[in-house]
Amino acid sequence: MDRFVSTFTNKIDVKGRVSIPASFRAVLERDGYAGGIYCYPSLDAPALDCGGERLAQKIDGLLAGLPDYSDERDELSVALYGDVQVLSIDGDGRIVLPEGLRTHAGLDAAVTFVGLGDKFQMWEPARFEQRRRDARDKVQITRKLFGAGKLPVIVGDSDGGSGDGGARE
Amino acid sequence: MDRFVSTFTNKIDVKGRVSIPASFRAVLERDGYAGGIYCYPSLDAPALDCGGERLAQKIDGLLAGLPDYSDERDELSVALYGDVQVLSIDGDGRIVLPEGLRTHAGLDAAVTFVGLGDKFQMWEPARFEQRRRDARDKVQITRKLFGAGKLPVIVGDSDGGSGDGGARE
DNA sequence: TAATTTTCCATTGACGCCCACGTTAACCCA
DNA sequence: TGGGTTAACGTGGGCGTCAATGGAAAATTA
Repeated sequence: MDRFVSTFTNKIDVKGRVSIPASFRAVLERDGYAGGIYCYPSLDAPALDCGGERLAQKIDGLLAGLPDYSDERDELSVALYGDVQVLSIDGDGRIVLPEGLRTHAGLDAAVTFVGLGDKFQMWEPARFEQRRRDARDKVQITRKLFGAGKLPVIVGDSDGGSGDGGARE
Repeated sequence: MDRFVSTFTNKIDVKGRVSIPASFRAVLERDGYAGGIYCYPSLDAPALDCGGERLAQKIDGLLAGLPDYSDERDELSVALYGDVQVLSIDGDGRIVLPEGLRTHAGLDAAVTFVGLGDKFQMWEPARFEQRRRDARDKVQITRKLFGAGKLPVIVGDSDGGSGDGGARE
């Protein structure tokens, strides 16, 4: 497994810690784990985008194309790096959420982790439910476009048939 | 870690001292620490650009590309070197901000350190907030770069019907 | 000597690290 | 196939270390 898939919901404890789903951690480690995850506010949603080295390199890659010390680069750098925080993962696979990020996503008592392939998002559970409901409609459209009924996405889930799969964490 | 990443905010005390974030210090040491950091007013922002040896060499590299004694080179030299200060780091990882630099960046009670890869910037916290908001408004640009905004996302929910998966609690 | 800067020391609060518990899912064997 | 066992994960809490900060002492300059 080398992609973030499925969704999980974990609690935030009194110290502000949250466990990262074990399967996500596995992906991060294979991704060249450098001691922490990269995390920034999602641009179009009350959520946080997170990823490992691959995500960081993506950002660097964007800047690499621009000449050093150009105004353009400086501006873009701030835009891209400015929001990014590196959250270190402790021995038990947990991170602590800084105040700024928490408020952006409205995180309070729990976090829903949503796998998005090469990155994942962190949502306030209720908001994610809402969002998912809204999206259900759009799925119909997507399905039509891809050809009916397959929902290909799911493929990555290894325990496929076992009844209802999903959270086998 | 060998690059400046993440953002931190530290206080300026009555003597004008500020702690440099520990992780930045670690980068500086690896970068061939020469007793101080290079620091100069950002050309296009009310902030300060800072870095270690690597930054200094990069500046040299830019000048090397220009013919000696050309007007262009002289101008650039002044622009780049003219305002550069070398700030020494004390035993506790702190620097003292000279008056000139402080006024350029409007630094008063606290400093926000913004990691930009091979250098970092120092901002007055409120101004940086402002800047970040502005950058966020240019969503189209950033979105295009990150490839966000598609929202195929939700489809990935593998446990289809089974309640909502995850949250075993 | 007065003023300013630099070095050294003390405090405290956050963070990383460790362990212990309960629950759940996977595994094994009858 | 079902029940018992085992391992893995999420969760809570305690403790030690280190970074950030404030202040005092020493040193440098005017």
